[in-house]
Amino acid sequence: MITVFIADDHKIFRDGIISLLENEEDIRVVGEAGSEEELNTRVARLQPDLILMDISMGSTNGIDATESILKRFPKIKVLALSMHSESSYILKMLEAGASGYLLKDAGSREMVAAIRSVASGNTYFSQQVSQTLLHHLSGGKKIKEKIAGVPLTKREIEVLQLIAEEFSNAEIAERLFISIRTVDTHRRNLLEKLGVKNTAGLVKNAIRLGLIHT
Amino acid sequence: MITVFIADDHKIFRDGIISLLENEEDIRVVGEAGSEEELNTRVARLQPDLILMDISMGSTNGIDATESILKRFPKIKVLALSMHSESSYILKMLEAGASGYLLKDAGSREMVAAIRSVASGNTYFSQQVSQTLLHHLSGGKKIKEKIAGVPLTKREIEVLQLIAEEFSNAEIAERLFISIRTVDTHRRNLLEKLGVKNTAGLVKNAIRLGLIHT
DNA sequence: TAAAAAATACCGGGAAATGCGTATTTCTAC
DNA sequence: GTAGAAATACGCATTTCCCGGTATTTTTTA
Repeated sequence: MITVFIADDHKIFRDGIISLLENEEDIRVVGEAGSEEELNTRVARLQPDLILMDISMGSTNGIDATESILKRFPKIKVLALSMHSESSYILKMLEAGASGYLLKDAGSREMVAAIRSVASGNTYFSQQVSQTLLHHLSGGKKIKEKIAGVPLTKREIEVLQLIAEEFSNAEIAERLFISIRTVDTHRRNLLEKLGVKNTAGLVKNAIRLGLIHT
Repeated sequence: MITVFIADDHKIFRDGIISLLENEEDIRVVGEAGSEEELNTRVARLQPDLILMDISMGSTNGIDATESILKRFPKIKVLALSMHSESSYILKMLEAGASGYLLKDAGSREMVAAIRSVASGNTYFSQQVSQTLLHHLSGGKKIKEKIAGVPLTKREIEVLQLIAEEFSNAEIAERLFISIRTVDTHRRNLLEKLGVKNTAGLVKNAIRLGLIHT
């Protein structure tokens, strides 16, 4: 019997998952949480086999929550559940110790299969996630995010993230140990590649790409 | 028998709702859609009593989809489903013709009650949504969004939205028929009230407030 | 190994944003 | 009717961003 705990800030979603898993004889939902506070107190008490963890739990970051939980309960498995298929989200979640990453595009059958796989000690990734990972793992290739067919370079992504974190060009130059003029150039390339007019457009794309959260 | 159609881009979510509604004798899920294309073609064929409409369907805007559907099938009821409780989302959805607005915070019982209410010709709003509406409807009061305890004025919100839409101060001034200096001032006030350093911070808040979508 | 891509960096200039301050008029709520 | 909030607007200055162009070096790829 696999004991499952559901962490997601939307009660409708949790209720739906609970209802779905009621049909599975080898899976039992032992608890749920809509906030990190509930997550921490209830998981400590319930010690589930597996946590189904939404990575964007309202104001709480599922990535940090995962790291925190696994530090205290290393035997618990975490299966990430997300709408985000961008590699930055995936990698962060894996670094935090998650054993799987499931996209919300997946159907209930796939979710059940993922739960069983992860609970039995394997990893599980949605197909799209697997492809992203394979591409990343094959020889340590650079992450390249494709936007409108034009890839962003690793450095451009770094600059984009810092712009979205409200750093000025001068501050970015200092942090990356490069010239302001170089930051200028990256910034310009970003504007062109992303087809946006200014910083506002850049920030929107940074959020879309999962580089920062709102 | 109430025939229900589910529009949400996350299959796990749809599966969950379907599973939940299987327990209701007077409600039958006749279809589902993960995209606007599917929504349009299947709703035309199935003619459900009610559509449970997620207002952020990936790249599709549930608000526009609602308006479009109701223009063609005015008898169908739309119950909006959203994580967003900000008044801008609510009002837009109502203007599009939705008969109800349910937050994803709601549990399954409330969802079922909402479906029955809307299907029988009433409106239904989550409690938080009701309060927002009451406040707005009571004598045409201005919308004030509270951030960190300091409310933004109506004009500030307008300016914030246009900033996030990549307009320059000059362009905003032209659109709002005011001086650039005035835009300056609003912009300055926004920076201070929101406690952010620059445009990047403003855009993040615009997204948080639901003024724009990523 | 050669070519392509990426990273780095500069020139010059103007537009736009930020930041310090000020003020008056209009609107709203009591 | 009055006080306070909101909207409007200005002075001035500095900093930052955007944009036209250029180039070399380093790294990656085929």
